[in-house]
Amino acid sequence: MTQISGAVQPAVQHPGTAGIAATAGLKLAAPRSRAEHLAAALEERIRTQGLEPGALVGTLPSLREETGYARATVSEAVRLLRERGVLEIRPGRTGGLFVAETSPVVRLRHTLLTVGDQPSAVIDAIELRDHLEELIDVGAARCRTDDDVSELRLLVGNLESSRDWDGFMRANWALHERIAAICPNVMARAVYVGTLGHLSSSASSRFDEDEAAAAAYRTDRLRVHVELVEAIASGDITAVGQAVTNHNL
Amino acid sequence: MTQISGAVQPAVQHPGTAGIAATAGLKLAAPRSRAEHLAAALEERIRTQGLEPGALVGTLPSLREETGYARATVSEAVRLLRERGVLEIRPGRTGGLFVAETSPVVRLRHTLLTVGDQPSAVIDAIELRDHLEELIDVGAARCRTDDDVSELRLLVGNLESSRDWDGFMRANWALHERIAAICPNVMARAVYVGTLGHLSSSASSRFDEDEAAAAAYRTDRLRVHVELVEAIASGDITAVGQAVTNHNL
DNA sequence: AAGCACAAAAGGTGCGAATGTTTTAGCTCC
DNA sequence: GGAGCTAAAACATTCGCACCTTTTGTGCTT
Repeated sequence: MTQISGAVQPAVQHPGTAGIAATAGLKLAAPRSRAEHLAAALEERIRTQGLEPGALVGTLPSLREETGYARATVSEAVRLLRERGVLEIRPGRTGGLFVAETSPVVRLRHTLLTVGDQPSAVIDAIELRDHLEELIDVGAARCRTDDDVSELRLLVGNLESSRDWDGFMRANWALHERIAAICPNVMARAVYVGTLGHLSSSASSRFDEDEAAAAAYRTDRLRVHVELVEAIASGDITAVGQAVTNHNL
Repeated sequence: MTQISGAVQPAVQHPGTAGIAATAGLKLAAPRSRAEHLAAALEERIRTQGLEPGALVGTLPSLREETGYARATVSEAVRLLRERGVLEIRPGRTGGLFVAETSPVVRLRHTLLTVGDQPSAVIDAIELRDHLEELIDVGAARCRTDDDVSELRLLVGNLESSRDWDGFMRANWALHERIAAICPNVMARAVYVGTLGHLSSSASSRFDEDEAAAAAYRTDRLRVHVELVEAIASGDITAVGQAVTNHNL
């Protein structure tokens, strides 16, 4: 059995975080808290022992005895791992901590944990969004209902009647979000919506002074979106592709 | 000021979850725990009052007084919101809870929380992956170094020399992951890698009996990947596009 | 032997207290 | 008047305890 913690003595450790770094025998770079430390240790145990999904990792009492940590601390570590999709918890007499089935969503979420909040992420998000536009819009064109089309035309109307720049961008956002809601691909939809809303900041200050240029830009954007919505309404995949190309210019 | 909880009486509520649903005056559908309830209420307060990033939402003591909840409970709610990227917490005398700057990664992570582990997610993930292939490979073609190309050719060699189906898929996976590592778009890379590894399960049982068909399939896949890697090596964007199209057939 | 009721075991939530860390306002001392 | 120190206010973590829900094994009853 892997030794999880250096706490040979049953954790007469003082509260607070000062004592953590001094705890001996840490293999990984020291996480900040005992709970994170324990979570990392459990994750490594699962990896190194190659436990299959569904295998029993332990129970709260067993981990509590093994580490000497308080119940709340162990529980916190387990909560972290459950949130990350690593563990599956079952209550009841035969319950305990089990290795979870990894779904693509969970994998994606976990991968995103490794992507820090780098500044380039905004630009990258916009590029990603533009690239997903086709997948989303084609999916929408395939699955749209008459009700969907009516609502899309309404939202295009909002786009046309919006007064200021902010209102225009909000209407634009609402339209694209509504289109995405039609697309049946939940993964693509989640990524797309998640990266929406960051296109507004990119072009907001380009037309600070030039009213005429701003109006021309808006007219053009409106035309592009009308074309896009009508292409989706028609269900013509080729037309959608063309409209997306025009949209992303 | 928005009333956050129905706890007019200072929470002489019993522990456990039974009493929660009975608490009066909930606007939203009842979240499971007090902490989640409070988190939802705070999120709604931020939305409805249109608080700007950087605005002060409150402090732990102020929320504690407002809700009557114990310190640990309020702290748990704040922890949830911080994890979701909604709040930014600053310690110190002038500290407190502030509305956070929302980065695209954080938004995406939060959006994915709403995507349950639906079975269709696997198929959706594969479709999403295929669609991202072009973005990833074009990015790789733009940024590749000579070292990258050498390693890619090595990995193609592994693909060729792999013996069984499992080994072939693993080599395939390693190759695509290495290509993705070249692409400079961190967001696209995270999504792509996160959805990788779920293509193997789709076609594994198609050639259970027919050895010749399996061999033909592998020869074809190998040819496609050689074409892809050479297109990336050449830096010819058009050739990459063609190779991706062939790859996704 | 079948069915049912109860108890045991496991996880979940909440509370209060204690202690540690971070940050800064405000005061003191040159 | 400026530099440095101090105390206060805020968040962070941990602990021990109490009570609750869920699940299931077990034994009793019929």
